[in-house]
Amino acid sequence: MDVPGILHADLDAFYAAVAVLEDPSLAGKPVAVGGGVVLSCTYEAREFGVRGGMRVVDARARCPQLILVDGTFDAYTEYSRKVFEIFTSFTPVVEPISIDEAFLDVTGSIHLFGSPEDIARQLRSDVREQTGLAVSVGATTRKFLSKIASQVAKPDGMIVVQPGGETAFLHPLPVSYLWGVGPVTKRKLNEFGLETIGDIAEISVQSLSSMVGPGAARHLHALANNRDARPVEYSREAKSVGAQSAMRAQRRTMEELAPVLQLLTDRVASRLRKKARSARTVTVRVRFGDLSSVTRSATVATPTASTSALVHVARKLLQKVLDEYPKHEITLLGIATTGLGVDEPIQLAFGVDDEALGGGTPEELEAQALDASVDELRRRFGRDVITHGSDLLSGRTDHTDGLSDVMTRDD
DNA sequence: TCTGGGGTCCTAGGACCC
DNA sequence: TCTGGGGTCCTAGGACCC
Repeated sequence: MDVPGILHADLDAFYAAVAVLEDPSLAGKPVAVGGGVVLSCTYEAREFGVRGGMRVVDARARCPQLILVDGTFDAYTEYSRKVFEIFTSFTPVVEPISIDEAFLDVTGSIHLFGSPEDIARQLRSDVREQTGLAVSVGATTRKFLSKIASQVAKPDGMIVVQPGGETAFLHPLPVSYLWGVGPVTKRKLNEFGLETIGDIAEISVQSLSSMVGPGAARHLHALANNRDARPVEYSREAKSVGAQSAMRAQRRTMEELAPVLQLLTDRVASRLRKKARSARTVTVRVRFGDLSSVTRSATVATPTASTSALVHVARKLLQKVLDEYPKHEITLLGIATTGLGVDEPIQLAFGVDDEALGGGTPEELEAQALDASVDELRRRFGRDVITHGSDLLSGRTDHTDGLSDVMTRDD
């Protein structure tokens, strides 16, 4: 490729920026979005050392005048939608990474909109004008390199690395800029004296392999030498769907945990149905007081998106964990589903006509109705049915034994 | 420094089949 | 019946990313 046609576009401090747009009086102030932890914060807050992922109490210690605002997920979704609309006005080849980040392949758009550099500039200005948000852009010949370039360009900047200039840009950067180098790998590399990406590029894969293992070694060595053939993919199906809920450290019984498991499973099943997918493998994860965690999984023969079927499997797995770790305090319960297949769309909404449920015996219909999502129940009852797994444990709802009680309570 | 929720990918061992 | 090789599927854990 002879043009830097792969763009990585990344909105700056997205949640915090939206909060400021929604309340202009916050402009120029240190603002953080989050509850227990900081999800996002303005650059004014970062000057005080506040960072995403930090506990709110720690953030306040560093910045007493920090303004904390609640997240408004609807607003994020709306802004994100607008931004992605702008992305797709430049190229159909857009690969979303998250709500605020995407790769764009603009090599096919050059004859329409000019060089990648021109496109990046126009894209940044369109996003700014139409949404008020700042987006940083990296433009290079490789996916991973564009991602790095956009990070270096932040805040509110763009970096274009022309073909031939990749090594000069890449090699002086610290190893932690590489995709796949987290705290553990960084520590290992540093212990062997590897500080920059150039250091990784120069040593052999064999040496690297003895530090981080063969898989990571091949991966990191390739990236450090600017090898990354991955194309921008514009339609990727999710490979797993999960939900989890943290809780105060405490020994808990199956009776206490069952409603939480039910809620989480219902959330997962409902999202599966919304995507018209079904799952074969159910994984239950439990985190203990010492932050260690275990998973237990099981695979069923037939893919399913039914809450009751998934709960049935999940309960057995949870029981297994409770039996194996009878004394541990539990701080998190999670469920994930993998082995996703594509489903025929199913209508299992609570309250719809029996015909829409696909018919069957009264028992079957009831079982299907019980698979209605919490969303559906909310819609139907117009009440705050359940908000969070921890509510169940703290007794803030009178919900005690799974979904059926929710229905009887409010009916 | 271990606090939240939603994900991806990799490794490794065991069971099972041919 | 055992030994060898190859492949697939399942389970469990770990590192990393946003």
